Amino acid sequence: MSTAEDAVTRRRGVTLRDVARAAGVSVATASKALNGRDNVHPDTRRRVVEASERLSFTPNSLARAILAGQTGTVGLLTNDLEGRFSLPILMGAEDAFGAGQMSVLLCDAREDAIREQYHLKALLGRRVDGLIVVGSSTDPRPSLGHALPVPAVYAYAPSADDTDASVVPDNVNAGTQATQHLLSLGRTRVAHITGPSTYAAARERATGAQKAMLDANLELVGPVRHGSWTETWGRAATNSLLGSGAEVDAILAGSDQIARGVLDALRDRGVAVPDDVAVMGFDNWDPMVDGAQPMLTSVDMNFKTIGRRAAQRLVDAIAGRSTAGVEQVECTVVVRGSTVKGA
Amino acid sequence: MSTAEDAVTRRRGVTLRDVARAAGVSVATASKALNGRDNVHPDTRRRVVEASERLSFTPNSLARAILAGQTGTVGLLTNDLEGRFSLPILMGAEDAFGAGQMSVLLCDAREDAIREQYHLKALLGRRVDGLIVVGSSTDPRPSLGHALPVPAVYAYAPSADDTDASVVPDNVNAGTQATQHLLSLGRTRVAHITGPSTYAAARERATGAQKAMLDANLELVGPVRHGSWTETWGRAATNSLLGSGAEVDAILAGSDQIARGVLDALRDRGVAVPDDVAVMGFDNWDPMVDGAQPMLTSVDMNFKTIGRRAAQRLVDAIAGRSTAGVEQVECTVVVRGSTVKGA
DNA sequence: TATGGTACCGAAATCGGTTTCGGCACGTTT
DNA sequence: AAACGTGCCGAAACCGATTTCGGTACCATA
Repeated sequence: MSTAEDAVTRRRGVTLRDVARAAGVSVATASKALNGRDNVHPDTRRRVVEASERLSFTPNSLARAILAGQTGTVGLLTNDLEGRFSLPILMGAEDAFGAGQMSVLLCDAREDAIREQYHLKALLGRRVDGLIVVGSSTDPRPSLGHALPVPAVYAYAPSADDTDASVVPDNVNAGTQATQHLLSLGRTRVAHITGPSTYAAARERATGAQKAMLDANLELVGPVRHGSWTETWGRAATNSLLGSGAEVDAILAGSDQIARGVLDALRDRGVAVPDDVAVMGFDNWDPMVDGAQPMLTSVDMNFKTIGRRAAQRLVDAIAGRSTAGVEQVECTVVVRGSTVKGA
Repeated sequence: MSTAEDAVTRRRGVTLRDVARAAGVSVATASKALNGRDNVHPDTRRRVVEASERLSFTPNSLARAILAGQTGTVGLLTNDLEGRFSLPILMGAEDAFGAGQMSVLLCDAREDAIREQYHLKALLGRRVDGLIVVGSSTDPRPSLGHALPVPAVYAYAPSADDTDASVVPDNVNAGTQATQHLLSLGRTRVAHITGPSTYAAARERATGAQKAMLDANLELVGPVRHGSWTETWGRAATNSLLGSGAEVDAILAGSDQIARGVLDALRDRGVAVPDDVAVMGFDNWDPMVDGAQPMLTSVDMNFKTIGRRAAQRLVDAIAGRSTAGVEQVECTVVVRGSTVKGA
């Protein structure tokens, strides 16, 4: 008895050995009893379970993992924890894994290849069963290679190697869907103000928008206006657009922040939204869309779904059902007052 | 030779045994060679290191951990991954730990006590060396108790048990500092529009503001206006404030979002900022403050520092240097155009 | 040549579990 | 009464690393 109680004070926590001793059985039997194995007498099992609870025994997963060769942990290697894209993806993944028994080891490489290698090494040393790599933009990123001892899934930023598994938002289609929403409202003179052309997301959404216009035998008003992902740029671009005398009845902004700037500039110029000009953005970022006046129609890129899908594919890959290739997650247009009055 | 190469295909990765065999030494010697222990001949060491690199050996930290009784991992138990407070804290912690060798196991309990217990159990099973518990608001939260086998530090939301270790923002002082900034600009008629009175953060900042006014032999204009943490509330409250005929030369908003609403309403009413009325918020949330027109003066609560401090205290506690009690992290006033013209 | 000292190496124990396999005890069949 | 089957339990091997401790080889000294 006393030995069992001593275990607590003995720093090193309660072990199976302590439980076995307290129950008067061998460690082998204790193990079988607690794991529901066969060939254990009900009475014996009860004694063991009771002892385990009395000592509040927590099995050491490390010991189990070292035997099984599986740790039940995955590494999540992000490059942009700060940005607001990593987080929902992280949540989706944590969500999908949490339902099972997977735990998530988090690392932030902060866009630094050295740090990434360092963290990768640490994660592999901890024998993670798999890896999710989250990029900071939708531009392809270098592959970690195929020499990894565990499967990897790339989220948001696809791997440059398309035999890797990647899960990304479908930005082209997002651009198309957004534009089609505007067209469905009878708008025909659509301008597009968006982020830097160095961002794949900006280019792809623009491509999707142009495609939708072409399909309707129309064209965007003026060139696509590339700038920064900021309200300031939204304001500036809108002023320059309207100042040039262009006639528009809709402005498609490349992000919610840009859209806020657009709304701001339109209000300053006395243009009514959505009556004169409809406005919409991308990201469906709560604080931005809800605070806008009128509330902002936006395209939700479903980041959480990206995280969930990445997690699911990783779990499949760990189970031996690997799937290569890029998977695109579809977006959702969320209609609000800036395109449909009173919506 | 062939046996070493086989290890790779043998699923289970390369082990120290493989390295030892490849180098023609025993595992004991291999271990000593790789860990820089004494009594290893330089030539032998070289052979081992070379073999280790050739086989790209990654030591299994689990095996090491099971011996040492320390895993080099900490659990980060958050309740509000979605909110924008958890993230910077997380980053700060990840940052502080990453510098050492600590890895972070992330769990999101989503404000659910059952899930929290579940995750706690999982983390303890993984033998984390310590815990950081992040709350979703600054209101005290129930302690995990003192029966834990590892130290815990509470961040953002302090533990209700003040013999636990907590790191929180100093909201009272933040309210004071903000108000003093306004007073230092010669403003005397300050109104305060903030979030729900159910939030400790809202109450404490208000207390700090009132204290600063009292110290200057002044009083806030009207009662503290509690509402939601939204732009909409900021607009509504501002309109009601000015509509009541109250004369103000400064509005202290409880958050950047509320401040944006305040700015919006003021512009609609033709009130010049900062000439007629100075405006400031809390949180110093980049997309909000930079997009505002004029740019918004705000109080940075230094969440990253909170995360870093929590991590440091946890590391200390793990090393046996426990420190109980609540530690308050000071804020920083960031001055921009909404209070000082051209700043 | 015998002895002492030193440098280096390896067998074995250890950590905390899981699993295999051998064995004991008891009950049933012929 | 002997042979057999079955249910239950425990000794021991194992996973991959670390560390202790005993031993070997070699050189220097008496």
